[in-house]
Amino acid sequence: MAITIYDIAERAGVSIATVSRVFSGRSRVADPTRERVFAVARELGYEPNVSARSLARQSTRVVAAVVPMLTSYFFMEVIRGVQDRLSEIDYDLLVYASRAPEEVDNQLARAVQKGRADGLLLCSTPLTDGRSRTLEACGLPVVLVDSAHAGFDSVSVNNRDGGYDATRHLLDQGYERIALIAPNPVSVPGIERREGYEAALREAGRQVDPRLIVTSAEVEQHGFTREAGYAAMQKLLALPVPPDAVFAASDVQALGALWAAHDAGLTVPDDLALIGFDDIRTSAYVGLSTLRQPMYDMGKLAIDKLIQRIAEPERPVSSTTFSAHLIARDTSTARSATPCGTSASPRTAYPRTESPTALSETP
Amino acid sequence: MAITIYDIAERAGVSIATVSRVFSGRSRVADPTRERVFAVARELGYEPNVSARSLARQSTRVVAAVVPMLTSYFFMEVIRGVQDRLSEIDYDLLVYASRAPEEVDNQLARAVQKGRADGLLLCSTPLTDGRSRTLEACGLPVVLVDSAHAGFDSVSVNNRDGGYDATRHLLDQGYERIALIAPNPVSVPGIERREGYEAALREAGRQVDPRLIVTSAEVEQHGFTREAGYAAMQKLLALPVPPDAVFAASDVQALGALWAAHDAGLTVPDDLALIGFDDIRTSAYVGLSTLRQPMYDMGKLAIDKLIQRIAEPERPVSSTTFSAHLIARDTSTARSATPCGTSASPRTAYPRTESPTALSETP
DNA sequence: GTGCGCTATGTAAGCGCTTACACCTTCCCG
DNA sequence: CGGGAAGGTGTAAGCGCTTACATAGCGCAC
Repeated sequence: MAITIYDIAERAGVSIATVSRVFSGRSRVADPTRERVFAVARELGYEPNVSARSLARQSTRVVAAVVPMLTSYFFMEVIRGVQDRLSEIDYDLLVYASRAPEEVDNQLARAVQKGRADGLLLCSTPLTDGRSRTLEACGLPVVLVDSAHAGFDSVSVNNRDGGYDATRHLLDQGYERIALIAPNPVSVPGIERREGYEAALREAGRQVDPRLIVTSAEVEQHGFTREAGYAAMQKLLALPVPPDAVFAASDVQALGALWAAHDAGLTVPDDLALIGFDDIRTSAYVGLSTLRQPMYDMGKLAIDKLIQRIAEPERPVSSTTFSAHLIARDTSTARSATPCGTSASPRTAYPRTESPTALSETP
Repeated sequence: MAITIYDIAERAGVSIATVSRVFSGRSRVADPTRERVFAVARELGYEPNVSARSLARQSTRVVAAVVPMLTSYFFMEVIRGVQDRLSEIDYDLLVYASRAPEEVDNQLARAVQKGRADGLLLCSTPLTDGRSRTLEACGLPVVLVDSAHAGFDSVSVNNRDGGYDATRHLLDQGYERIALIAPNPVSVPGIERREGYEAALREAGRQVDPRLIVTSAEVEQHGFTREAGYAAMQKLLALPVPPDAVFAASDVQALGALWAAHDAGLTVPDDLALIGFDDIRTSAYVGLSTLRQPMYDMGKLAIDKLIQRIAEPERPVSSTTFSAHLIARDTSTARSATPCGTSASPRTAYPRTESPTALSETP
C-alpha cells in the first residue's frame, strides 16, 4: 500500500492531525514541526490521496465540462480557455464529449454524479426540461456556454447581432440576392443568426425570400459541417435565379459552400460573395470573411463564473453576452480588385492580428 | 447532506452491505431484494458517491491524459479516439493540457497523484529521465502516444518511413532541389522525419544540402506552427538557388510555407512543390499533399493498451507503430495540369475518402 | 501562586462506500 | 432424518483524509 499520513505521523513523531494540517495548510502548525513533517514526507515520497481528500472535504477541485463533439474548433478554443483558467487555480478538468447528440444526456448524468466534480460547464447544449431538471436536482453549480437559460449562469455570443452584422455587411458591399445557409433548425444559435439575417434584410427594405434560406437536416453537429454547407450551396446554385451572396451560419459551412462554388466554376467574390461565422483558423487562411467569436475568452469567463458560484451558491444568476466581431476578408470584399478564385493561398495579411471584443452584462 | 446507502438500507429494510451489493453488481442478491432496493433508490434519487467508491475500491475508473497544448489538430483527434473508447467502457477522462512546455512537468505531477486516476496517457512528450522516474515512481499504468521508450507501452507513427515516403514522392515527381522545413530539433518526431528525408535523398544519389534544411528555434509547439513554416519558407526563398520542392515536417508548417510562397508570388506546384505531414482538415481543403497519421485510431489503441495494462500490470511492454499514408494532392502533383495557384478553393475531390493504414507490432 | 487566554497538538468521529467473514436458511443427498 | 453445500444477508473493519473538540503548555496579570 502507498504511504499515508499515518506513516508520516509515526516517523515524524506527531499525530496524523498535524500531518493533515501541514498538508492542507488550513491551520497553523509550529514552524519546526512543519519542517519535520515536510522532511519526512519528502524522504518517503508522500503525497495526499486525492480520493480520500475529496471524500473527507466533500469537494473535489474538479470541474466537469460536457461538450457535444470535441472535433469542432469552437469547443477546442473554449476548452483551452477553460483549462488555462482552471490550472491557474489548481482545479482539474474532466471532459465529457459525446460522439452523437443522443449521448449527451448520458454524459451529463455521469458528470453530475455526486463526488465527481464541484461544478459543471455545459457547452452548446440547449436546455430541455429534462436537462434543466437534472441540473437542478444534482445541486451542482452550473455555467452554460453558448446557450442561455433563466435559471443558470451563462456566457454566450449575441448571435442575432452577429447575423445582422454579417448580412448588413453584404448589403453594404452592394450585393442583391443574399442567401442564408442555416444549420439544423434545432440549433438555437442558428435560429438567432437567422433572425439577425432577416432583420437586416427587412431593415434594408428587402424581402426575405424563403427559397434563399437553406436549412440542414443533419443531426451530427447540428448541420454545422462542411458537408452540409456544400450540399446547401449546391441547392442554392440550382435555383432559377441563384444568389449573388451567401451568409453561412458557420465557417465550416461557408468553407463547404466555397468548395461547391468552386466546383461549379464560380469565382469568389465576383460571382458570389461569402461570409461565415466563428473565425476558425482556416478562415484567415483562405480569406473567408466572418464574424469572430471570442471563444477562448468565453471559456475563461465561464470558469470565473463557475468559481464564483461555487464560492457563493446563492448569488444572483448572471449571464454575459459577447458580441461577435466582423472580420471582412476577400470572400466579401475583393470584388474586381483581386480577380476571384485567383489563388488557393492565403488572402489576408500575415500574420493576422487580434482585435478586441465588446461584451454586455446581465443583469 | 445527500442520500447515502444508509438511507436506502433503512427504507428498504436491508443492511448497507446489501445496498452496496445491489449497486456494485459484484455479488448476487435475491431478486426481490434487489427490486426493493432499486425501487427505494429511484424514489429517493440515490446515486453512489464517486469519491467514496474510489476510496473504498482503490480505483477511480478515470484516465488522465497529459498533452502539450490542446490547440493542435493532432491532439484533438487523438483525444477524440481516447474519449470514444473510454466512454464505451465507462471510464472518465481527466485532461491536463499545458500552455507552455515548462508546464508539462507540473501537469504530470498533478496527474499522477494517488487516487486521481487509474492510468495515464502521455502524448507527444519526450521522456526525460526525470519524467520516466516520476512515472516509474507513481506506479501508474502508462501509455505513451507519439513517442516511445523501452520501459512503457506506446503507440506512434513511423516518422522515419513517413519522411522517406514524402521525399521519395517528390523525387518521383521529378523535383530536383528538395528542401526540408523541420521543427525545433528537440522534437523527436521531427528528427525521425528528417532522417527519412535524408535517407531518401541519399538513396536517390542526391546530396543532403544543409542549406536546404531549415529548423525552427521556436519553443511553442516545438515549432510546429504556421508562423515557423512561413519564416522557414522565406529563408529558403532567399537562397541564391531556392528549392523547387519542400517537405514540411507538419501540415501547419506547410500551410505557413504555402502562404510565404504565395506572398513571394510563386505558384504551387509549378514554381514550388510542397508536401506536409499529418493530414489536418485544411490540407484536403487547399489540396496540400501530405502523409496521413491515423490519429483517431492511435487514441483508441492507446486506451486499449492502457486498459490491458491496468488489468494485468506485469504484462510485457508493447509498442505499436502505425505507418503514415501518402496522400498526394495538388501541391505536389498538379504541375502544368492545373496552372498553379489557380484557386484558393478546394483542390481535391469532395467529399474525401478515408484510406486504411498499415501498422506493425512490437514485440 | 492562581486563573485566564492563547497557541500547538492530540483524540476520535466522521466522509460514503466495499468486502472479509460470520451467520442463517434452504435444499439436496445418502 | 442428519450433514453439508450453497445462496442470501448482516456485522464490522477498513479505505486515507478532515476537523470539532479536548488537552497541554506557556506567559502574564493579579
